[in-house]
Amino acid sequence: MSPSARRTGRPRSAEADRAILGATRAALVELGWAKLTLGDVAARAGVAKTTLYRRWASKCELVVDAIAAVFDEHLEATDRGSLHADVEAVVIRLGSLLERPETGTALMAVIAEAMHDEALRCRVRSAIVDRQKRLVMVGRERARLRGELPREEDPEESARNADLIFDTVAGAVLHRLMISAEPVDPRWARDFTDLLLYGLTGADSGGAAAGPAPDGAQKPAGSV
Amino acid sequence: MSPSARRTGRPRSAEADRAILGATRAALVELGWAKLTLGDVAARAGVAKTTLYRRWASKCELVVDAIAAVFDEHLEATDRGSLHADVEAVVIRLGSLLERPETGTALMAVIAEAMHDEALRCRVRSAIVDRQKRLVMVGRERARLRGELPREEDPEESARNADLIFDTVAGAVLHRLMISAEPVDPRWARDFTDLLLYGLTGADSGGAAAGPAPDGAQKPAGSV
Amino acid sequence: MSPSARRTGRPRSAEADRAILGATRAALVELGWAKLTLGDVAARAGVAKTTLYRRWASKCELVVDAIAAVFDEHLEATDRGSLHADVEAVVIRLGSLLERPETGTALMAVIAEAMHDEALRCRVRSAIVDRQKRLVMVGRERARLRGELPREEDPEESARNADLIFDTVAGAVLHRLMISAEPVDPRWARDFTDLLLYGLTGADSGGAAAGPAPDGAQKPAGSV
Amino acid sequence: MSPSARRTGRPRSAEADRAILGATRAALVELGWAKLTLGDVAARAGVAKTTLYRRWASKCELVVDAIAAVFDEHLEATDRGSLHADVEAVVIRLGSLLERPETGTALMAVIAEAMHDEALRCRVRSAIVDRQKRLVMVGRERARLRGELPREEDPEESARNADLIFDTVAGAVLHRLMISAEPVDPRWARDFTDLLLYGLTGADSGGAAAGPAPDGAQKPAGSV
DNA sequence: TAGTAAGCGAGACGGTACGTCTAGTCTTCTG
DNA sequence: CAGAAGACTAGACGTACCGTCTCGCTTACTA
Repeated sequence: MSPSARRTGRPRSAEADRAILGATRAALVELGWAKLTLGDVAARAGVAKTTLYRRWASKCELVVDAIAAVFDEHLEATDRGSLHADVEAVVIRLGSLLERPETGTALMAVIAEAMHDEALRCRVRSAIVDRQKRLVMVGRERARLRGELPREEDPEESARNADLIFDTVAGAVLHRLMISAEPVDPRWARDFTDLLLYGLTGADSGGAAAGPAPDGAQKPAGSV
Repeated sequence: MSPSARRTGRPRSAEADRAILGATRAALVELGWAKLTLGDVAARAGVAKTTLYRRWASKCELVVDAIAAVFDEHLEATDRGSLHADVEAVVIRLGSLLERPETGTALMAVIAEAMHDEALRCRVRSAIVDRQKRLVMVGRERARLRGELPREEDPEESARNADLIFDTVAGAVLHRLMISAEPVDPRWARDFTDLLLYGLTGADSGGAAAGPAPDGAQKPAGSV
Repeated sequence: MSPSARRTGRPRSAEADRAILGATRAALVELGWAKLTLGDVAARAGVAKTTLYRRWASKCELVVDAIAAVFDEHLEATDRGSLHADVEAVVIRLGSLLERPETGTALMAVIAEAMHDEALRCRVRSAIVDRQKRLVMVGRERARLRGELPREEDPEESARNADLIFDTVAGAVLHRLMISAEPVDPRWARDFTDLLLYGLTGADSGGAAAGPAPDGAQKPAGSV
Repeated sequence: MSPSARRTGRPRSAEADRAILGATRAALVELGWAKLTLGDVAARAGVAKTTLYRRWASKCELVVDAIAAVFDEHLEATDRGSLHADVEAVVIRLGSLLERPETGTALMAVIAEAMHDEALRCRVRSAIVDRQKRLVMVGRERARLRGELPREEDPEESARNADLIFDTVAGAVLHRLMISAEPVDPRWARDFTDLLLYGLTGADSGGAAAGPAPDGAQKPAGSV
C-alpha cells in the first residue's frame, strides 16, 4: 500500500525539500534558534507554508533533519594507527562540527526542546547522536585489535563503557565549545586525549612534558 | 557613582525581586522553558509586567538569575577524604542539580540562546559556570595537599588544566543527562570517576572489578 | 490592476467584516468612544485582532466605517411638498441620527482626531458628510422647481451656497445636540427652519407667532 | 472653612500652574488630543506628574482649563454700528479662535468626551460656551436698541431665541472649520451673515450681488 | 526658631490596552 | 491533487500611559 498510495495527483517536489532544508540552515546561521520562524524559512525557500507543514510537524523536527544532513557528511572513522591518534581525530572532527554556526546552536536548542518531548528525543538520538557514537565504538574495537585496550567479556558491561566514553568525549567537546566558549584546537584535543587515556593521576604531569608526549601512546600511567 | 546613583525616587521593591525569581522557578517546573511566558511569571509573582521588564531585559536573563540562585544553594565542596570520593561527590551533586526540572532544560536553552549573545554568555558564565568551576579547583588543591596529584609549577598551565578538567566533568554529566537521557546514579558516578582518574587505558578494566574499587585510590594504572 | 489584484490566496471573509462593524457599533453604544478598545471589538465579533488590523489601521477608521453604515441607512430625501417641510424633515432626521448613542459622540471624536490626519478627514468626508450634503442639494433643487427659490446661474456660486447651507444646517444641529446638549425636538426644528428660511430680521417675530406658523410656509418675510 | 482650609503647609506654586497650562497648549498643537499624555505634559512643564494630578483629575479638565484661557483672551463685543457688521465680526472672531491649532481640536475632543460626563459638560459650558454666548446676546440687545430687531416680550421666548441663534452661528462656524475643513474668510462670513439675517429665501439671491452688498444692512428681504 | 504640614522631584508600582508577531490551520485559485 | 498565496484563530510579545504610591527634600506658616 505504501508505495502505491501516492500514485495519484501531483507528486511532491524534491526540489522543495532541498530548498527548505537549505533555507533552514541559512536562517539558523543568521538568526539563531529563537528567532528562526517557519514563515521565514518558507519565504526563503520560495515555498508556501502549507508545503512546509505538510512535511514537518514542527520547528524542532525540521531543524533536526536540517542539521542531521550536516552531521552525516562528516561521519568517518579513519584509522590513524593508534588509539591516541584516533581519539584526537574524533575530538577534532566533533569540535569542528559543533563549531559550525548552524549546528552547535541548533543542536543545543533542539536538545533543550527534546527534554519535554520523548519522540523528538528519539529522533535526535537516531538522527545524530547514535551515528556519532558508532565512531567511538569502532575506534575502541580497533584499539582492542591493536592490543591497546583489553578485551571485554561482559557485553552489557562493554555497552555501558561505550556510553560512558561517548558521554565523556562528546560532553567535553560540547562543554568546551558551548559553555566555556573556547575553541577545540589541536592542543586542547591533545590534552584532552591524554586525560582520557591516562587519567588525571597520570595525565596531569604528562601535559607538562608537552613536547614529545603525543606520540607516546605507551606513556606509563601512574607516574604520580 | 554606583552607590550614590538611584538616590532619588521610589526605591525598587526587594520583595518583588524575590517573588519574581520564585515564580520563575515555579513556572519552569510546571511548564518548562518553552511554555514559560513572562506574562505568566508576572501574574504568578503578583507583579505587573512592567516591573519585571524594568529589571530583566529578556526571558533568558531572568531565567539565568532564577536558576543561578538554585545553583548557589547547592554549592559546597566538602572534603570526603580522597580525590576519588571528592570527584564522585561533585559528579553526584552536579547531576542532581541538572536533573531538577527547573534547571537542566532551562540551562540548555539559555546556553543555546547565548551562542548569539555575548552579554548573555558572560552572564551565564559568571552567574553559574564559574562558581561551579571553583569546586573543581578547590578539590584539586586538596588533592595536591594530600599528595594525590603532583604540584604544578606553571600557573598558566595549571589554569588550562583546571578548565580541561571542568569541561570534562561538567560536560560528561551534562551529556549523560541531556543527550543520553540517562540518570547520573552512583554507579555511573563511580565509573566516570575511575575513568577520569585512571584513564581509558587503566580504568577500562577497573570498572570490571566493580565491587571494592572505590576505596582503591591506589589502584595500579597501566593494567593493559 | 485593481480588479486583477487580490486574485490569489484565500479571500477575505465578508462575514468577518459585518461582524466587526456590528460589534463596533454595539461596543460604542455600551462603552462610548473613549472606552472602546479594538481588542474588545475583536472579541465581540468573534474574530482575531489580526483580522481586524488587516482591514483597519486604527480605531478611527474602523469607527468611521461603522457609523457610516448607520448614516447610510437613514439617508433619504422624501418630498414633503414644500421647502419648509423638507428642511424641517432633514433637521429632524439629522438630529435623531446624531442623538443615537453610537453616532454622535463617535463622530465628534473622529472629527477631532481628523484635525491632524488629512487621510482620515477625507475618509470621514466621503463616507459620511458628503452623502448627507447631497440631501441638502436635492432639497434645494426641488425648491427651485417649485419656484420657492430662485434659479442660480453661476455653478460655482451655487456650489458655494450649497456648502454654506449645509454648514449652517448641520452645524446648528450638531451644536444644539453636542454642545448645548439640548434635544432637536419638533419645536426647535420649526424655529430653526424659520430662521434659516426667513432670516433673523424676519424670523425673530415669526417665532413669536408660534401657534399657527408651522403650516405657514408662505409667511411673508421682512415682517419686521 | 474653605478659605481657612489651606492655611498650613507649603503653598502650591503658581509658577507650576502656568507652566503646566502652557505645556498643555504646546503639546496639543504638536501632538493633538489623542497623543497628548499627561506624563509628557508634566515633562514639558518641568514638573512631576504628582504635581499635575494634585491639581487636575483628568486630561479633560486640564485641557478645558488650558484652552479656556485662550478663549477668554479673545472675548470682546465691539459695537460696529450695525447688526450685520456685528454678526460678521463675531463670526470672524469665533472662526479665528477655532482655527487656532490648539483650540479647535481640543474643544471638539473635550466635547466628545463630555458626552459621557455631566460634570465635564458643565465645566466646558461655564468655562467656554456660555461666555461666547454672551456676545450674541449683547449684540442682539444692541440691535434692538438700534431698531434692527423687534423687542421681545416673553423672556422665555427670548432666551430660546438666543439659544437658537447661538447654536446657528457657532454651529455653522464649527462645521465649516472642523468638518468641511474650509477657512472662515471674510467672504464666507459675509455670506453667512446674509443668510442669517435675511434667510434662505432672501439671501440666496443676495449673494449674487456680491460686490457692494456688505454695507447694505438695509437690503430688502423678501426679494424672491 | 523649631515644628510641622503640605508641596515638590523622581521614579517604581499594578494595571490595561496597544499594535506586532508567530504558530499552525483553512480556503481559494492555478498548474 | 500539489502548491502558492494569503486570510484565519489564538495568544505571547514588549511598549506606552494611566493614575497611585513611596521616597527624601524644600518651603512657608504657626506656635
